[in-house]
Amino acid sequence: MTKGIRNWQAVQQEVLRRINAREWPPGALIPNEADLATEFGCARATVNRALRAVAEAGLLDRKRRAGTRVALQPVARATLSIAVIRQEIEEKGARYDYRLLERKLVRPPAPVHRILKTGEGALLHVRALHFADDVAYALEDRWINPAGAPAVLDQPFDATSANEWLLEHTPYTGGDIALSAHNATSAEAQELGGAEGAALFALTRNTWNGDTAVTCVRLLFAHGYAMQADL
Amino acid sequence: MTKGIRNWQAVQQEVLRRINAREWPPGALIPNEADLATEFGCARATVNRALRAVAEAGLLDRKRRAGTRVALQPVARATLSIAVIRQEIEEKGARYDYRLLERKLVRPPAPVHRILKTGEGALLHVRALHFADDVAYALEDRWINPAGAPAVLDQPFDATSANEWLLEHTPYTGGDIALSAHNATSAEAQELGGAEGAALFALTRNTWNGDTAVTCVRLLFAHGYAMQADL
DNA sequence: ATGCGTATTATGTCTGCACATATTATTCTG
DNA sequence: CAGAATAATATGTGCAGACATAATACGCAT
Repeated sequence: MTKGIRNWQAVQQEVLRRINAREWPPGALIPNEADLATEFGCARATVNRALRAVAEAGLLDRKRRAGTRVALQPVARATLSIAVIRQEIEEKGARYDYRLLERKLVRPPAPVHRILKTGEGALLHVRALHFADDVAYALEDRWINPAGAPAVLDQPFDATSANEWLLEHTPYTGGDIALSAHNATSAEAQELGGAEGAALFALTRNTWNGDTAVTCVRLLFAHGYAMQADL
Repeated sequence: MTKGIRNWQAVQQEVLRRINAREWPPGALIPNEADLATEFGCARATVNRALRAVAEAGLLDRKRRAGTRVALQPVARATLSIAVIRQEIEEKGARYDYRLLERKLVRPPAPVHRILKTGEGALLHVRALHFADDVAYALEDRWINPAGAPAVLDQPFDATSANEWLLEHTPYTGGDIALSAHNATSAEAQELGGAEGAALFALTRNTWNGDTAVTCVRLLFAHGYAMQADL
C-alpha cells in the first residue's frame, strides 16, 4: 500500500507516474475516485482535485457514470502567454523603444469592417514600431473601434503604445488569435529593417467585449523571431 | 445583497462581471474569500473554487496574506491545442494522406545532438509529407532517440506517421515548442509544392521523458497556413 | 531609527458528508 | 422483442469546519 499520499499534488504526481509508466495504458479505465481515495488514504475530494487537474492537462478523459480513462491522444496544449510587447522585450534584458508611425481616424477597408462587423463607421487606425535595443522588433498595425474603447480618441499614442493602453483601459470578454507566416512587402521590409520577401512571423488578433468589437491588430515580427511555448 | 449565487460558476461569472465593469479596477484589492462568501451566501470553498479559476485564467493575482487583486496586465493565454496532424486535417473535412520520404539511422548533425544532448550516438531520422485532399499540407523532419522511444527501430513509418506513432507509444514528461517563420528553400518548395522563398509557418518541438530526449521535430506547413488559438 | 521575533491574516488545502447530474445497465411492459 | 421506465453508479459540486502556510504588520529591544 502506498503510504502518505495525502495532498492533491502527491496524488497528481502518482497518477502521472502511473500513466507515464503505462501501469494505466492509454485508453484504460482507471479506478474510481472512491477506490483511489481509500488506496491513497485520503479523502475523495482530494483525489477529485488531482484527477481534475490531470484531466485539464488533457491526459485523462472523464465522464460521469462512465468513469475516468487515460486519453488515447493526449492533445498537447501549449499555453503561449502573449504579454505586452514592452514586457516581452524588457524580460529579454533589452531596452525597449517605441515609435508611432501613423494615427488616423478613417473608414476601414472592407476586410477590416467585415471582420469587426462595425458597419461603415470610422475606426482609429494606428501603426507603430517596437524596438529592442534600437533594432526593430515588431510592426503593429491596428484598428480600434471607438465604440468599444471609450476615450481612445483622446489618446495620442505617441509615448505609450496602443498595445499597452488598450490592455489596461479596455475590458474584453473574448477574442481569437491566428499565427502565420508572411513574406515582407518592400514597405514592411524597410520599416522593420529586413529584406523584401523575408519570412516574418505574424500574429493577428481580434478582440471583443460582449458583442462589440474592440480592436483588430496584426503584429509583424522582425525576421528571426520565434515564439516560445511550453508543454 | 445579491441573491442566489450558490454555485462556483455563478460566482465566477459575477467576479468576471465586476472586473469587466471596472467595479474592481485593475490593481485593486478585492474583498477576501470569507467576505465574498457571506455576501454571495455560499461557502468559502465555493468562492475559492471560483477565484482560483479566474486566477488561472490570468485575471487575478493571488497571494497568501496579501490578498487577491485584479491583474494589471492580464497576460493573454492562448491555449493552442496541437493535435495529431491527421486529426487536424480530418477535422477540416479533408482527406488525409501521408508519404514517407526518408527513414535512416544516422549520426545527427551537431545542432541536433546539441539540442538533444545525446552525445554522438546514432538517431533515427524521419522525413515525411502530410497531405490534405492531395495537396501538401506539412513537411515533417524528425529525429528520434531510440533510447527514449523503445521499439522505434522496428517501426517502418510507411503507413503511420512518426507523429502519430510516438504520441501513442512513447510517454513524455515535458518539452518545449517554438513557432517561427521560415523562407522555403528550393528543396522544401518543391516538396511542399510552393515557390522558393515563400514564407512558411514552422513549428519546432523538442520532447523529453525525464532526462532522456525523445524526439526533436520541425513541422513546416505549406504557405498560407495559419494556426488558430482562442483567448 | 534599525533589526528581529512574534502575532495576525488571507489564502491553500484536507476531511467527511451530502446531494446533484449524467450516463449506463436493467427490468418491466405491451 | 422493442421500447420505455427505473435503478445503479461515477463524477460534479456544495458545505462547514479545521489546520497549514506564507506574507505582512507590529512591537520590542538595542
